[in-house]
Order: sequence, then C-alpha cells, then structure tokens
Amino acid sequence: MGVIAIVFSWQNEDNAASQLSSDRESLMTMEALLKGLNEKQREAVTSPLGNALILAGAGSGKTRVLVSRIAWLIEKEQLSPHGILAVTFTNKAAGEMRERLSRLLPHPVMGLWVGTFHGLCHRLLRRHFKDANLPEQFHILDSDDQGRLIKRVIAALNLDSDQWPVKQAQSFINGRKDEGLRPQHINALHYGPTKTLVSIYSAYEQACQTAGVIDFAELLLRTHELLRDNPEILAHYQQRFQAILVDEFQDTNTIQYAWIRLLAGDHAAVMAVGDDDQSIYGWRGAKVENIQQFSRDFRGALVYRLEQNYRSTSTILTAANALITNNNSRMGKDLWTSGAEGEKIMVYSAFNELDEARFVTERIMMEINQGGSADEIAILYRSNAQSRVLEEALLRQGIAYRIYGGMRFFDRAEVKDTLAYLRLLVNPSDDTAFERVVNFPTRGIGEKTLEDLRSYAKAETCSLWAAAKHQLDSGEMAQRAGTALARFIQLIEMLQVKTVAMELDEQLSEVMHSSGLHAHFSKIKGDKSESRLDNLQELINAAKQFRYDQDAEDELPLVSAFLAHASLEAGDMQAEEHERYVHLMTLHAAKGLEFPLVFLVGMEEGVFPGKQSMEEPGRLEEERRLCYVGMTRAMRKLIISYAEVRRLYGREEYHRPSRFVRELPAGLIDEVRVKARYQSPTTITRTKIPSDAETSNGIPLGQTVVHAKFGQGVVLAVEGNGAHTRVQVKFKEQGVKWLVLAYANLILEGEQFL
DNA sequence: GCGACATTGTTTTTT
DNA sequence: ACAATGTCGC
Repeated sequence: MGVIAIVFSWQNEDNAASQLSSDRESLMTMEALLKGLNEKQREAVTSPLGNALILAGAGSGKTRVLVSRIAWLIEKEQLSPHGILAVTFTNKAAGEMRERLSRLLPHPVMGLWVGTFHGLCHRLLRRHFKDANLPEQFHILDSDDQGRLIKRVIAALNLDSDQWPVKQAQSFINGRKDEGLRPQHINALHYGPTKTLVSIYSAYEQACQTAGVIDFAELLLRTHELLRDNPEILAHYQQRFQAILVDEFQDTNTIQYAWIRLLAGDHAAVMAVGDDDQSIYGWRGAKVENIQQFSRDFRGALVYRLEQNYRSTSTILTAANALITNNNSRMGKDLWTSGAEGEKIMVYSAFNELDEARFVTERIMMEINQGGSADEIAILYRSNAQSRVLEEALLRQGIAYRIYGGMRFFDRAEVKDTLAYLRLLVNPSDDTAFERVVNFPTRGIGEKTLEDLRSYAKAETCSLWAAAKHQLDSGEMAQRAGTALARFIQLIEMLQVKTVAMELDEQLSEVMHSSGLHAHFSKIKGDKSESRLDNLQELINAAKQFRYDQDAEDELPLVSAFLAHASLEAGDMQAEEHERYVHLMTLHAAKGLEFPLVFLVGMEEGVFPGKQSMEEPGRLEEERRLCYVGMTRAMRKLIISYAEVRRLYGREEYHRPSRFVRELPAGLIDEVRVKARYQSPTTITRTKIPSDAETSNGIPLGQTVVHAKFGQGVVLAVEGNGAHTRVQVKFKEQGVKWLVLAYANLILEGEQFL
C-alpha cells in the first residue's frame, strides 16, 4: 500500500518542484547563497551531478556545504526534493540540517528525506513490514532491552552465565550484525567459543522474531536484506533517490556502507562528507577505510578538500595540525585560517586532580569576571569518571555547570516501566515488555510461575503472553499463582479496551495508575521518589507534546510512533533551560560542537591516551584523533592541563604528561608554573612539599631510594625543580616509574627524608 | 520478595 | 574508591 501512495505523491511534488525552480526569488537566493561560500565550498556545492567525496576538516563549514548542496540540487539541477536523501548519524545532526534547510529554501520542501540511518531504516521497515518479515507493530529494543533479552536467552540455553557474560554476547551479536553477518554466515565449523556465541545469536534472533522486536543493528541489517531480496522495492527506491548525501562518512560501518551502495545503485549521485582525522568511533565498528573505498566503489567520484577553518585561531590550528601529523594512516589535509593568531595554548601542570580542578575553576572565574559567559566555556575529558572532581570544584565556587551525556530521559527505569506497559497493550507478544512488568510492581507472580511460562513458550515457540493464556485456560496453574497471573492478564486486557479511544497522554496516565506504578513510586521514601514521580509527569507531558508535533505524514498509529520515538531518540532534554552553564562532557560528546574557551583536562599518559590504547598503534592513532577533535573545538583559547598524581581506581597513580602535549610545537605553548606555596588539600595529610631551596640541587642520579609501596629502586633521571620535581626510578620489583618527589615520600639511602 | 553482604570491573556512545 | 551487580538468608 505504501508504494502506491508514494508514486502519487511523487508526481504531485514533481509539479510543485518545477514551479519552484522557475521562481525568480529562489534564483536570487541561490546566488546569495553561493556568494557566501569560499571557492572550495562553492566547487563542492556546485559539483556536477555525480559522485563526490568531500573531505571536510574541522570547522570548515561542512554542514553549510551539505545544506547548500541540497538547495543547489533542487534549484539548479532541478531535482525534486522527493528524489533527495540526506543521512546523518545523530538526531541532532539531522535536526540541524532540517532546520538550516528550511531557513535556506524559500518554500517548505515536501518529500525530502533527512534522517539518521536508523530513523530512515525504521521508516522503510514500517512501510514494508510484510516483506521484511516483521509484524506491523514491531518495537525497537534499545541496548538495555537487548541485554535483558540476551540474558534470558543465555539462561534458556542452560549456559553458565559466568562463562558467557551478557556483554560479550551482546557485542558479538551487534558486531556481526554491523558486518552484515547472520548466524549462518559465521564460520563456526570448529568448536570453541565462537560456536556457542553463534548459537546464542541464533536463539536471540528467534526470540526477537517471536516477540516482534528488533534491535538497532537489526534495523540496518534487515533493511539491507529487504532491499537486496526484493528487486521491485529496491528498484523503486533506486529510481526515487537521484541524490544521496551522507554526513560523517568516516563513521559509517560495513552495513551502512553496503546500504548506501545498494540504495544508490548505478544511477544516484552520492555525496559523502567526512573527515578521516575525526574518526573516533572505530571501537564500535566504524570503518574509516570506507572513505578510501568510496572512490573505488562509486564511479568517477570527484574529491574536494575543505581546509579553510572558520572556527579557531591560527595558533590552535597549527598546534592541532602538528599533533595530527603524527598519525601515519591519513589522507592528508592541512587546516588553515585567515583569522588572527590568538593567544598561546596554556598548559598547566597540576599536582593532582584536585589541584587541576582548582586551577580550572579559577580560570573560569577569571574569564567570567572579565565579562565572559559561562556557556562559552567547555571542559572536556577522556572518561566520564573524571567529571566528579571538576563538579565538586565548580560547585564549591558556585559556578553553574551542566554535564552532557549520561542517563537520558527515555532510559530512566520508571519511564521504561511505563512504556513497557504501553508496549504490551500494543503488542502482547512483546516478551521483553512482558518480562519487565509482569511482576512490577510486585503482584505475586514469582520466578516459579515465570519459569513455567518460559518453558512452555520455548517448547511451543510462542510468546509468554500466549503461554500465560494457555496455562490459565488449561487450569494447570496452582491456585495462588493462577489468580495473580489472571489478574495481570485482565489488567492488560482491561487497559487495552479502556485506553483505545484515549489521547496518548491520557493513555499513559491511565497506565501509570491502573498498573500500580504510580502508587509504587509514591510509596518509596527518600529524595529519589519525588524525582521519579516528576519523571512520570514529564513522560505525560512529553506524550502531550508529541501529539501536537506529530504530522500525519506517516500513517503510523500515534502510540507506535511515540514508542519508536522513545527508542530512537532517547531525548537529551538538554536544551530546556536557558541559564548559562559551563559545559562538561567527554571528548566524544564534544564532536561537532565549538566553544570560545576549551579546557582539555587529564592529559596524562595512561589517562589520555588511555592505558588500553597505548599498545596498539591503531588505537593510539584513534586517541590522537580524539585529541585533535578536542583541540579543534576551541575557537579563541585552549587550556590544557594534566596532573602528576591522580587517584584512579582507589590507587594514587603517577603519570607522565600525555605524549600529545609533547607533540605540540613548543612555540605555541605557554607553560604555567606551579605555585610553590600551594596548600595541600586536607585529604592528603602525609604530603610534604619541599621548597625550592630544599631540592634545588635535585637528587644524584644512581641514588638508591626506598618507596613505601614500590620498595627499593635506583634514580634514573630527575626532571623539573621545586615542588615540580619528578624523578624516574627503576624499582627492583615494579619496574620503571616516574614519581613526583613531593608525593613519593622517598627515603634516600642514609634515611634522609625528602 | 526484600534487604544485607560479597564480588567485580572500571574508555569512549548512538541509534 | 566506588558503584553496580549477584547471592544468600529470612
């Protein structure tokens, strides 16, 4: 049915588009648009209708080019918006593109597809659910749901959960799916762990199929198979999409690449935009090589390089360039700017993480006192755990901050519980939803009862819901358990009837109350219960909002659309407040953003680059790219810091400054000296910081020393002076380590306390 | 079915 | 250090 509707609307929109391109006003817009671009950007935007690869450096106006290109295709190449597909990775990027497009084009564009890989695949699967072998109301599992299901599958296979951790199985399954592999494609002739993992994969697929659910990776894989195995459908979309644009191409994985190739066929003009230097998602399957592969697979692909940067000072850019040239596998690209030189990059060497946090907050205070705004400032770190100390310091100083990332709205347990009820109303076969709420809030349905249901469902290859109904009908259930289960079934069936004519938000409210969820969260004491109830209210608000925002474009039932929205766009909910915050986030989360002032903290060997990344060259290069991404976020000023001692996993660890700091040209760096009169924090009591005078002569090399933990060792090198002094010691047992003299409490031969 | 203890691992994260 | 699981006893 979808196909016919599409053909109709295509013709309508074609007419609309030809009227549009003869419009004088829009031609004017086009000229104005091109005038605002630099030469390289203009070349890319006006590239002939064919394949093109755009290597767009950080801050080179990538999104602008992409958006302008779409406008160009519509205005000058006279493509129908209906024939254009633009793909991104995140909802945020898709939203931004849509928004900028609507500002650029004089008329609202109908039929243009802009979305994430997952969002677009979802749309295709909804339209062609029968050919994709899915139930009409299939639900998308998020990784949490997926984990729960895999856990159950492992248990059902009678495998030892210690030997087969859920996480491992999950990443195995997702990894294979990202490669486009089904269980039968995986070579498991030999015995061993792979064979078991494949059987878990297989059983998991089966479980998903009976429950009518699919995971994120499956969205892509299933869509690829849908197109590959249904020539008419493929032909339809190949004919439809004359131009395909892909953002962040360096982040595409195998299946996404295959998906684009398939959809593009021989005719579509594919424009891939990416930056190999900003590839930071290799660990989750992204293949940078796809960029190199592009020119081979897509005929006559023209390559454009956008190297003029409009974001950062030349100091920051030169430093970032110097850093990234240490990577070997690069396509090569040098960012430049016609802008000002700017301030030098400040590098601060802190004693420990507390001192580092203190320094950062101090600089932020200075910045704000000089008229800067907090929201122009970002603190970037390698891992989330590093935010704690920074938070505490900011809190102490009363600086408003906001942490990005972490738990998102639709990921919250109480929200997911409520949605699980909703899912069950829509599709009682959804075993993941069933398992989640059948006994939550507790209603006397125990493990024993569930075990019976599971084994029946397994034997009959049916859903838990069907198993429950059957067990009840057959009267084989124990009195007590039977009543409890029957009450649950009745509850769901009652809700199905009662909510059928309700608005979405009313449905949710009804579900929350009838299920006892609301009462349950009201009962719990503590400060958490209030925020949980708030979240439930917020969910109702979100549903109400959703009702208004939803266009009738996709004729998906509103409930299903809302559930898909909850899975696919977990909702950052971060733009709501308008206060001015300092932004705290991981380097990964910072990609695509920019800030006038950027702090890069924790620049230590073992932290960044991380311990695990230091052995393998490939991973080290990815860490370096991550550093490059971080540096190029800064517009006006970049401040780097590292701590000589850091509390990590409960231990005090001594780290050397990150190699990335040393890879920056010395001339661009302004190294800030430590104040010798630093007051030691109360938590570290044993610390004795020597004055300059005390240690100015340093320790003789070769001196034998004793360390409380590491034992006896020999001094190999001494670096720095004053409170700053570090010594390199070769210990008998523990090997070679760098220690900060002020913290190490070394005892020299002769019992002299340093 | 819940609370008290033990065990465990601990980059990065979207969809 | 610490949080987030899992196990055990009532």
